[in-house]
Amino acid sequence: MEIDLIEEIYKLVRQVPRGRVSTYGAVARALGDIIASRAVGLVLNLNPDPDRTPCYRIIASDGSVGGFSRGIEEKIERLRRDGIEVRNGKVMNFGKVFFDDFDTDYPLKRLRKEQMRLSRKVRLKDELGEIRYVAGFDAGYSKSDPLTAHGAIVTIELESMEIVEEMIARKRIRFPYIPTYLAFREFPVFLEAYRRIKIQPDLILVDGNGILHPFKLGIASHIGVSLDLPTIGVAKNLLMGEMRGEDVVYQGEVLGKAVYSSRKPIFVSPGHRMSLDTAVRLVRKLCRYRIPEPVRLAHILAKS
DNA sequence: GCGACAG
DNA sequence: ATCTTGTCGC
Repeated sequence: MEIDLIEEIYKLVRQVPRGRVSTYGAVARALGDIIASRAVGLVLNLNPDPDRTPCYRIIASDGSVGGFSRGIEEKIERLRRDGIEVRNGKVMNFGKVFFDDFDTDYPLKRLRKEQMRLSRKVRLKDELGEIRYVAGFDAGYSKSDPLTAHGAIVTIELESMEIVEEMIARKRIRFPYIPTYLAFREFPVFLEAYRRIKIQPDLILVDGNGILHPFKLGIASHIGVSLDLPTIGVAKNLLMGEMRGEDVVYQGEVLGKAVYSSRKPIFVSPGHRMSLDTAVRLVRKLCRYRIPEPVRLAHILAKS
């Protein structure tokens, strides 16, 4: 069963008693990683039942009330009805009413361990047969329905660069975007689309990173190891690491390379069954524009 | 207010 | 990621 982190967040929020408040960061720590604090806010913004899940009791860590989809005034009013005093947008006696005693099994820590386990299976020597079909994967979302992911796979023939197959899948999202946990959000919809394609790709390019990840398991590696297929990660922005010329270095290791197929670079890292140099060579070959064709076409399809 | 961390 | 017409420049 896939993890429903959105429900985990609501369950934590329901633990905050009347007359107490907690913070986005405290809920994130109870999930297992402070990096999820912004995601907590975004999920609470989508709270379908504010009467059952008192998200107004979650405020910013500086004691200011933070946002509320029905207006900040309504949030302050609800806090006052709980007996919380608010002055100038700040909760009074914040230290006294702050709740942090969550009952939790730290789901994100479990997922982090899963990443570490899978990262040991990543192989970075070239294990490619003849490459004829190259697939690209990307996911898209819409503001009007942010809880549905549209996963697109477009497969092209490398030699002709012609599209040979397109597939789109839709799936309910139960995991917010959290930096370094992207695969837990998008892998399910990838799999949904992948299961339906008829032409077996020899290589998959993924919108996101490969080993250019704090635990060397970005979404491209996650997909590669899970399917034992050659994969490459292609990111439009840098997640981590520092530039040394065109190398992206993290903790003394070159994990990725900036590829300048246009003015603004993309950041390429091997996902699985591939060396960095081979990943870069293949990406260059696939670039008609800034983004390599299979990913660019998948991006367009995911938005349609 | 700034900085900022794939999508 | 999403909200988004037309316009300018290479």
